[in-house]
Amino acid sequence: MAAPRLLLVEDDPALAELLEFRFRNEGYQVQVTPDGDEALLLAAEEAPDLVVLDWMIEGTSGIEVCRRLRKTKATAHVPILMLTARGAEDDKIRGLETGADDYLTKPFSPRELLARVGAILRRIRPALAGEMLTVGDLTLDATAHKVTRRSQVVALGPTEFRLLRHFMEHPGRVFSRNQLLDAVWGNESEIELRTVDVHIRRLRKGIEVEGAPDPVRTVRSAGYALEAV
Amino acid sequence: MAAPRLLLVEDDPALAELLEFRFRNEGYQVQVTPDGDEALLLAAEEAPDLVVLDWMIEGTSGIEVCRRLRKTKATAHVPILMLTARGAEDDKIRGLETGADDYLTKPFSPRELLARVGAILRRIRPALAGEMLTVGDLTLDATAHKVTRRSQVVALGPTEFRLLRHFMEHPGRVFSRNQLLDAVWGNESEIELRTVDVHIRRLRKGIEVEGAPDPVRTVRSAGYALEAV
DNA sequence: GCCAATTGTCACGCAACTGTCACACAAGGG
DNA sequence: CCCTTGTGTGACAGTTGCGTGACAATTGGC
Repeated sequence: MAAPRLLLVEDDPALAELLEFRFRNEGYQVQVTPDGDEALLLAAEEAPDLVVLDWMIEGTSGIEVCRRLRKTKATAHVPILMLTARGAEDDKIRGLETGADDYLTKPFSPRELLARVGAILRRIRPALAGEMLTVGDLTLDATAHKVTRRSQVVALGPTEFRLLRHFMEHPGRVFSRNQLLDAVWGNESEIELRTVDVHIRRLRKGIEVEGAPDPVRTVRSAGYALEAV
Repeated sequence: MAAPRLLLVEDDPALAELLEFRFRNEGYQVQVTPDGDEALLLAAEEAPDLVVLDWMIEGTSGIEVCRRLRKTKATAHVPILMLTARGAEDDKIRGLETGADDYLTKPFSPRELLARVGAILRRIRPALAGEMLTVGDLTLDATAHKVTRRSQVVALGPTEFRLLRHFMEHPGRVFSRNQLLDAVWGNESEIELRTVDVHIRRLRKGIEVEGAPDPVRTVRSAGYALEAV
């Protein structure tokens, strides 16, 4: 399956950056926002697997974010882990009553947070471990037949999917059209060489997202390669 | 067997609503009342499998409800889990003496409560705590042969049930028609591949409820997968 | 035995995908 | 600069794969 996707709601820039870094290193896809209202939007649009929510944030308060996440249909089931200040027992109580699934008291170690997040995700989605390929901002889950670019799912046809998988299994390497025909279409196919071009184009079109450069490199008179961007 | 039935006695509306929501999501049937006397009536009439009882409720006090539940023949053996305020050791002791089976100190996480309830049911009535699978808004009770979507029971034929169970045991994963035939029909079946399509359709039709998207994903030229929605 | 539910197949139609082409465009050599 | 070679692009018809409704055969309860 695709990498677990987190939404981190944290308005301390230093802490946010640190956590984002650690999470990414663990293979999560992370979105960060300091703002409660934006968090609600992101949660509804991106459907993250888990929300890490700081209690004290600007804009809409943590408790209100929590409540509204639960009330919105699209986000009603998202697990919420909240971060509270030390000793704020009241907040803790209200947080759990509002629907948070777990809490962590500051100061906490990133390691502990990672452990909690892992525990919650394992409980909610036991099948979070499929064979995953990652090249740059591209993620391909062979088991779930899903491709993700910059955290958003992209749609590919069957041939484009096989093509991309082959590229991702050998990132950076240049393949000639003949090699691609062998690998993707099968050894004894009688396909026109130029047909590869067309599918390369369809692949490019399929994985293009706003503001992301084309990771497919054309090597004139040699073939194509996938670059990590 | 039917889904486990809970009676929740809680007079804080917010907490009551939250817990009811969570319990239903786990496939329980829940009745809620803020009032002790009404709780006694409901317990006698509905014969729930377990009572979750807040200590501090309006009307008859928690301890009195507990005592009278035990005195009434119909409800003498119903397991009781009580919710106490932090540090009220006295209540805890008196509660257990009065016949409660377990207690939980506020603040508690909904997860913790769910875990306790599951534990009690497994201990008191092993048959009641069937293996439950949850994927998105779908809940499947293997032992009761019951499937719930968004808290409402849906009807499936035997084949559709096995099909759904197999999907729910591997959420997100794509299965080819052949794999599904092996897993759901048995290894040496001589069934047409396309027959799978028809049962997929029947499964889709079976689990469709108003306003909920289709969780069964078609992966062209590959097979089908169940998505957590 | 009878009725209702379930099951496996099939044929049809639509939507998505595929391979190919013609042409436009870019890159490099002389 | 022109010419050759190689690649991008849009369109198009043929093919494939899937959804759907219908139907007869089978099963299982009463």
